[in-house]
Amino acid sequence: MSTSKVAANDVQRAYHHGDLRSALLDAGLKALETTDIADISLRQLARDVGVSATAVYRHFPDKQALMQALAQAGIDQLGAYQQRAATKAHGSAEAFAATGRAYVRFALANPSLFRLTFGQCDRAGHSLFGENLAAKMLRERAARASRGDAEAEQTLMIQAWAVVHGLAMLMLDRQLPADDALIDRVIDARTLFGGYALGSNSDESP
Amino acid sequence: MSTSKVAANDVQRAYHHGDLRSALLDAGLKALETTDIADISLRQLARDVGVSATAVYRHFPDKQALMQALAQAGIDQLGAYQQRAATKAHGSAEAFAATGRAYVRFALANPSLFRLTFGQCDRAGHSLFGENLAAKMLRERAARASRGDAEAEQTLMIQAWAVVHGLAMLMLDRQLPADDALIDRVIDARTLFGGYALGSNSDESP
DNA sequence: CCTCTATGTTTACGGCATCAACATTTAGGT
DNA sequence: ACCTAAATGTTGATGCCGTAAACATAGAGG
Repeated sequence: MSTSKVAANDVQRAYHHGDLRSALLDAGLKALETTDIADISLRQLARDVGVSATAVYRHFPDKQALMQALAQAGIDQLGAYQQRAATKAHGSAEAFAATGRAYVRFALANPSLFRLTFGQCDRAGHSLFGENLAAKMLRERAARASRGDAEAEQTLMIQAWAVVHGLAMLMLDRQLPADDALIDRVIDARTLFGGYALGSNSDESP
Repeated sequence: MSTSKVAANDVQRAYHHGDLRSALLDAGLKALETTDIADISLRQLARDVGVSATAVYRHFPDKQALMQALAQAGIDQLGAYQQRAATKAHGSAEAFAATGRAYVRFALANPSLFRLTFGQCDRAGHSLFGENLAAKMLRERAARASRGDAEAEQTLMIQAWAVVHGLAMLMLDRQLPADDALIDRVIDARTLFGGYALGSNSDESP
């Protein structure tokens, strides 16, 4: 739950909501759990929260701004999810593969939110994801796997990201079965890139 | 241009259009060149073609059906584009990599159409892409690279598809720069999967 | 206590997908 | 050649949507 200024026992609707902005974001995240991204409507969110349609505009300049805020929440959740997965794994190569599998599983568990996350750019058209936790781990791991060669490093990083992102999208779009075992098989430290990117230069043995 | 039953010199609008279905699809494809997928409207297409808004419903049960028809056109175009790329390449490993690069370049050249293609499923929720030309080449090539082991074959095929699809989506969504040289670097027969999937078992030398 | 600002509300506009009822044109059977 | 039925278009209406303008209220700071 997000913060709310209204007392817990205050039942009837006050003229002022208390923390409408947070309430709208909560409602948005909840709606994204069950609703296709194109079917999210400001009016419905307002109804859910018990407020008039145009009240939204006191907190967001337009729908796009609300969606962008939801996308940011999605990025944060994804990062936390990956972090947890990495922590449970043993060894850095396994941890890296674990973040990849977590990326795909998060997408499958939160389809609309995941799509929103990667469909939104800031007003200048720049990625919201770039400074994400997972993005940082990705860069760090790629650097380790390709000491010295900066271009090879970038290439490996992008290949790794592309595999997990592609797998996630193809499963979300039903081009591939959303099969849990398949995720493990495709994102496997021992076989992906012939073990090159993940295993070769790492700090532990297979 | 698609077929049209109206005489070429017949200028004024007849009550019957002649071949409204094809005209709508043409207009849809043209609109997708410049318009975001969410901003395509039946009414606008009808206006473009010079027909009333509801005339569309004589040829498509609903908007979704029209979009699906456009998606099928996108699949066909993508397949043809990849086919041409493969033909120009020398050697089967290079040809395979060429289809991958073509996949990404097609996506960048036709963003809305590409998205539509992979966002649409048939009424039963099955992929429209499965029987595509490129999909077949992909299967065939993966089979060659992993003689015998059926599971490894499937894994390789999916990894290859995921890399190109992921790269395409990340570039479309501005998560990565839509850089032509970068595409070549990421999809390279000599480095991708450590050369395993593409070069090892192939029928020509590097 | 009084006013200013933040926050909500009502009303209204134009656009959308879609439905129902009506009009025209074309095709097929006699 | 006619007459009818099916195919194809049109008009009009419904109920959504995002958003703008004008108005209302509540709470904060002087």
